[in-house]
Amino acid sequence: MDAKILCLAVLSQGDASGYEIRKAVEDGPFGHIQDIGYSSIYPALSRLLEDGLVSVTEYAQERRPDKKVYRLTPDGRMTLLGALQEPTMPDRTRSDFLFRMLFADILPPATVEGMIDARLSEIRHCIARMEQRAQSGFDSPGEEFLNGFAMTVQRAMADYIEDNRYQLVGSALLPKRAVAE
Amino acid sequence: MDAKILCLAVLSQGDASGYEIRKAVEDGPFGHIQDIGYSSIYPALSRLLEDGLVSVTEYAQERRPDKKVYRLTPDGRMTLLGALQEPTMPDRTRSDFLFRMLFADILPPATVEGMIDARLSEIRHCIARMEQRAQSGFDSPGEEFLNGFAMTVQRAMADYIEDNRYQLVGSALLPKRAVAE
DNA sequence: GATAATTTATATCATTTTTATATATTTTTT
DNA sequence: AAAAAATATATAAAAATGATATAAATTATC
Repeated sequence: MDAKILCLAVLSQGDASGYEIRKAVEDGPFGHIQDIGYSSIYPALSRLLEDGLVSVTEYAQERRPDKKVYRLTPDGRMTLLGALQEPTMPDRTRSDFLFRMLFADILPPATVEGMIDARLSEIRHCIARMEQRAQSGFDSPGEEFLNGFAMTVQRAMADYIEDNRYQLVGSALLPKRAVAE
Repeated sequence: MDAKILCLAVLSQGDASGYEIRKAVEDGPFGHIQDIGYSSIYPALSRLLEDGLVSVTEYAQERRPDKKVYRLTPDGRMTLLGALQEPTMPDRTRSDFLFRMLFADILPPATVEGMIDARLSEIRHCIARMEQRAQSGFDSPGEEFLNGFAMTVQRAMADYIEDNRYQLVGSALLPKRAVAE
């Protein structure tokens, strides 16, 4: 259900092929808050086509699979608009990193250190991308809001990790409970 | 694969039934970063049992389904420890709320307002729960780290939304482009 | 005190999503 | 010149999710 709406959302900003939808989600503003793979996109597009929510034009290409460019129909636009007004489900985060940090005291300190550094550089990379995007301007107020939101949150994350990592790695270096010696 | 590791993780903190695993994830520290439903838990437990990573004791209960309490085996504990040291996948957020905010300029202002208020109260509720937990102390340094992390991040979110909501609702109240009149 | 709602407890089914794989050419990087 | 990445669609198998079924005890509300 979600993959279909996400496809409609991307198509609302312009015609695209399945491949281009993927790219748009990955490195466009949707990327921060949604994920999608080809194996969700292609079935979703087939279904949307069946339901008359998108139309398709095939461009024959030499020695490549035909490029199928999809376009939102009026019905599709209405469906999207309707879906956007349905009540939202609570946000959720899935973090392998934090999951592991919960067990920091039973993991090798070097492993914990490595994970923290990896996560920090991931966050910094992400922030850099958003700063760049901020300079090229936004297509909508929502995009600007989202970019600012993500930057703020990511910075808060990085700061917290930097300020509190000693709690974790310190805990791994020392025995959990004082042992009489 | 993930549901199994999550079950092992919960069981590493004490024996539990499927039902109790669900509860532990939902309102324990895992809740911030993982989700799991019964339809993932029960198959996962069956599989873990097959693989010898957990053992089970059935407690017959009058007029209720037997309660099956699962316990980590030494093999299970090693598997968990191994899984925790595997490289982490990038964190990801799925936000219905932010997705809708991307389209704030084409949604009715009242709808946008409502969504923002709903999200803010959700966040505040979440922060309150974490503050409470902070007072009752933590079982591990990881838990304390995670709780602090989540509080910091949620506060940053709430602050950003409060400070910037006018960008969205303002944009919905006024026409996107100045129209000559 | 009676009724309604929630909690306890397990489980399956249908749908959706994800991960991995297949194929094949062009463009870019090294 | 060779290797890697981008372009482009698609499917199969595995896993996760949401909905539903069942049933009684406990708690909350009127």
